[in-house]
Amino acid sequence: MKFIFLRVVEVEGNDEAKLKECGIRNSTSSLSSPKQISDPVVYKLVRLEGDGRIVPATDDELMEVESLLIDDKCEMHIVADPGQTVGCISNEGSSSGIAQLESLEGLLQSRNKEADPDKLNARLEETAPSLAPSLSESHFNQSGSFGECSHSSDKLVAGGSTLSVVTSKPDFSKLKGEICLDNLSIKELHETFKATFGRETTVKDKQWLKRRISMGLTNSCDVSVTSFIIKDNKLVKKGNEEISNCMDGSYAEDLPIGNQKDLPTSLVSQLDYHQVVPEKRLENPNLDENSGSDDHQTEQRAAKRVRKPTKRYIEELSEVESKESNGRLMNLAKNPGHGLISLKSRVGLVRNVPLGGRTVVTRLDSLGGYGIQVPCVSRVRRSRPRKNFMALLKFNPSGMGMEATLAKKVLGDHSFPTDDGKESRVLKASSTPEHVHHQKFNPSGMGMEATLVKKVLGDHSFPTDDGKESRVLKASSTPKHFHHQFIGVPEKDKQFSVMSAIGLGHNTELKCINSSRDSDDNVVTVPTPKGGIRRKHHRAWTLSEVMKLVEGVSRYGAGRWSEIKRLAFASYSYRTSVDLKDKWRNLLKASFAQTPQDNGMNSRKSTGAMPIPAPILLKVRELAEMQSQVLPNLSSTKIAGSTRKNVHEKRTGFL
DNA sequence: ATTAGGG
DNA sequence: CCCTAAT
Repeated sequence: MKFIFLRVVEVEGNDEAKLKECGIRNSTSSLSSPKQISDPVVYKLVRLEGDGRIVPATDDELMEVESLLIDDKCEMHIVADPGQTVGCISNEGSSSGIAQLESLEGLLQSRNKEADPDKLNARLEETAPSLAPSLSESHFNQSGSFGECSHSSDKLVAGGSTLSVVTSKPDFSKLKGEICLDNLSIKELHETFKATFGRETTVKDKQWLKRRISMGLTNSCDVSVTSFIIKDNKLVKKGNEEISNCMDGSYAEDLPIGNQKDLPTSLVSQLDYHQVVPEKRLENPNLDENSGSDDHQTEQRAAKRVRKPTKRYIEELSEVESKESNGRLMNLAKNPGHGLISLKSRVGLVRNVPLGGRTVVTRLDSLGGYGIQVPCVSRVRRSRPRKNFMALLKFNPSGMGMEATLAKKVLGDHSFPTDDGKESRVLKASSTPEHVHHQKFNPSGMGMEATLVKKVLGDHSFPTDDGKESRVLKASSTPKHFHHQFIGVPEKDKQFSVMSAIGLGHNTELKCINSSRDSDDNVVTVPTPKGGIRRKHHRAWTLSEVMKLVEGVSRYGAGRWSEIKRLAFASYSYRTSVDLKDKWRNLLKASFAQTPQDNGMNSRKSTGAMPIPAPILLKVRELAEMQSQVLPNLSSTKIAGSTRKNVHEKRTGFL
């Protein structure tokens, strides 16, 4: 079984044929794309069939290969012979010449995770004589660089500076508050997974889970304010410089990083060639093929033929991506210099690949740090599509916010926008962010109006979709903030908003929106049977959020919630300062309740609630104690207030 | 406008 | 989470 990482370059017409004729059957040769369009670099894992065909690897295989590449026990080196190029590499299109040789190649000769490294190595040198020379150091830059931050689930931490993928065993100083995913049981991993992604998973592969989790954590963290970092499956605290370095540098696959001659080389092979879209497999990427195949084990047992990733798999990837896109935007704003790079290489993932009349959407997956391209449902916001839209409603001077409110209430608090002509008209007119922006400054006293409405309706039924928005109403937003919101929102959302607005008045549209909302996972509308029609949206705290919170408290001190909100949770539109406070309260409670002696409570406590990893709880307690004891030498005035509080908390916690 | 604390 | 009182 041979696997190859293809470097997917450009999509053109009949690549398949070209590929074959380029001699792909020679498993040890690599091809260089005639047309080299080096951004964004996409790698795709394929399986090399006996007859020379290239078949997209299934995700199972992907996992396998991943573990091969990553597993500590499997240190497979390919001796690099820098400075040499390989004859069999067709370099015709590689404008950059030797130094820029774009193809790096290697083989994976085993499908067994426990493969003996030495044997593997040996086999490689037998079977792949031209392999070693083909590994010029210039490639290693690349192979190293596409293991970006999320890859730190293994070794790669400092982006461009640490390129070792397979070897090097960092000596981890046992830092406080670290999370060692390795020590978690499957069940715990599942819980952590849920905490991280807010969703259950049935996958039972430890490695996969760990990688997913660490990836999710890393990606969802706002690096600029978070000092946690995943390292070798451990969550450790890091200096901020390293983090930003990681985020910024690691994506820069196009940046020359300098020679890495002496670095061990990973068993990654790249093969420049035009993207070959797997025949039938990707044709309908956004439909689940069969709903029962979610079970990971079943999948692995099933024939490993051409199988597209499962729906769940795809969604998870999409989710990670959408999550991280927010943070990345933020990052971009903060570090314009580097941001561009990361944006380029990581955001521009989705590509439309026209093929035989169909359009196939693919994306780069950062699985395990290796870019793998998988088909992807363009995540058309299954959830709460109209965050902006509601904002529009509320800030429209015409007072239609009220109308929408009423309508919504009447319709059972589920129906969305009314078919109010005025509404759609206005919205159509304001289809661009600029317009919207402008409109909300209309001095019509809208905020007051809305507030009144809310009061009238019982102070609970206001249709705000999102806690923040409603608060904004009360507290009259700041212009800057809103502007930022619109900028920060992915294009998709904008469009969706506009579309929704335009679609108003059509029952079909309405239905559509409603269903998409009801089926949504996080907007929980709870129509209280008795008294009123209130609804509640409980957004489960994800692990990364908790981490951020802890981080924020450690930085700014407990009690300075608005600060923490602003600085650490800027990208989370929900989560008000009050939320943070509440959460912290809970955390304190949990930390003090649990820590004393790992009571039976802990194990039995597998309620639906998110299990906060012990390390974090420890950290919480530490902070609580610290901040309650240590006199604030730093900024004297403000911390004093929080000190008092923490003393109190601590006491209650212990007694 | 924010924060603490109760429900 | 929501609300209110107190700063």
